[in-house]
Amino acid sequence: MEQGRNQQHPQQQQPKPAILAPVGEMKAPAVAPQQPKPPAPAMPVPRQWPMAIKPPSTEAKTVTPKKKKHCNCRNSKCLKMYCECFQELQFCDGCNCSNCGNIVGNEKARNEAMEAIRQRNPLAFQPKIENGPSTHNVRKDTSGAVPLVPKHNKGCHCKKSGCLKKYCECYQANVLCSKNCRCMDCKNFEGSEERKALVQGDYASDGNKTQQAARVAINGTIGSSGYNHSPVRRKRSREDAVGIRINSEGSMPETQFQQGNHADTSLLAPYSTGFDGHSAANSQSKSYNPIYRSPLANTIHLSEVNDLVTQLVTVCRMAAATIADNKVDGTTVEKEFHVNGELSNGNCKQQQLSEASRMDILTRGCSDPPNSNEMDSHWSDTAKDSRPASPTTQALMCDEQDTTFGNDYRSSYPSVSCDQDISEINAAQENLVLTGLREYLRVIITRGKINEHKSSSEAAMELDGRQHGAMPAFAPREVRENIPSSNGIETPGINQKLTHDDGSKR
DNA sequence: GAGTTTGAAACT
DNA sequence: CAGTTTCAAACTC
Repeated sequence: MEQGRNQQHPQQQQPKPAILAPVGEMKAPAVAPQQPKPPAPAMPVPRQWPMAIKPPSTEAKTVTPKKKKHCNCRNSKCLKMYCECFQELQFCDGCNCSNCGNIVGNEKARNEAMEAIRQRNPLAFQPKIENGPSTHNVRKDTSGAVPLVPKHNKGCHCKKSGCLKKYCECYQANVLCSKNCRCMDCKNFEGSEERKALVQGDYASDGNKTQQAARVAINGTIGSSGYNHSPVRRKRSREDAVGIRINSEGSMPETQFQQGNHADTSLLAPYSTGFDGHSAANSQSKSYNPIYRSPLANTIHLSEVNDLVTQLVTVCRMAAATIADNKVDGTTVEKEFHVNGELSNGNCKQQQLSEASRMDILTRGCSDPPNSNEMDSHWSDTAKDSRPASPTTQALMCDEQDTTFGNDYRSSYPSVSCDQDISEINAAQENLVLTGLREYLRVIITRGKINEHKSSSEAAMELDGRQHGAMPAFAPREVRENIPSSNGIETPGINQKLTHDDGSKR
């Protein structure tokens, strides 16, 4: 009867080190049961922490490194991968599991279970965290070789945790998310502010602070990206209460450009700038750390997005004005068009508000993005779900809410009343907007390719044993970013708009 | 400590 | 391969 609840009677046992299963069986067919061995320098190193990388959990901070985990399995008999002990090829020992089959003396069933799992996935028992060929995972200093950063073999698939909670296997193993991951809203990359905040929280050695930091890092920054619109919405009683909040900076969440697009951790992003192009660059100037970033990192900037939005709206209006100009007496149109804020039509007013806000963004630049409240107030009357959206989304919303720009102009320019004219205007607007958007997307794609290529080649170069200076020999930004235009991609309008105050194209 | 949330594993 | 269910750990209250 008392098959469950730890036949080991843990209470009566001295705490023992984890009992590791025969290690040599990793790829071999299940062999005859062996006596459990004392802890060996086994292959499956459970939850190993890369050298010099700080374990995220408070537990790991205060506990002897070899402390075994104690599972609490109830239904799996500890013979499935759900069980951490089993997963790590350890026998349960001192666990609180029920009906445990992962015990000495039950090797037959255990091996059968392992075999079944191996049949499904031969690599199932492979250590999840794979270190690079070098045993030294951390760059010693700026002159070191490219660190072979440990990474998760399978990668995580996190959706909500931002990969900053222990739900995330990568985070739990204290490795950065890599290209193996298919996570959403990932914030577990080098240079991530949220991750930094968490690390600092850990250093504060204050559990509450750590948790608070995690909450802030995750909740405060999960933007209107991926998950929010993901069709994969699991039923959650309080799902909506969680609310997806916009990044407090009101910027488009950078992770929008990272989802499903992880770069290899072992690659070094030339510039670790985040979306805003500030933070990570600063951090890198202090220490040259291994960086995993999307090839598009540092490619799309807030100001560019704002530029694009403004550009599209402007193009739209100009198209309408031009066409109307051709049809009607142009003077009225021009006049009306320049009376900013005078148009009384509701939709138009809304649009102008939006545009005014965007212009505001532009004038402030990315260093001072509008906060979400500000943005909310501007769009609050139309944002019925009160969920803030990225500037791009807002631009699209603006477009949709207007139904047709033509309607605006129908009222603004009474003389343009013919439906045919309106649809002409709409068609022209649509054409221009889509063209502009297409060009912009082309630029982004090209940049991504270039950055990716550059990253990999640079990483390869570094691997060849290079480095003299404290900083990597990455090409100057200007050089790197001039490439798109020299690549035969002509994006006159948008490209122009993508030129920044400092004159550098990004 | 109970209940909820989360994501891996298992299943279909 | 994608969607769903099961499971146990992590997390919240």
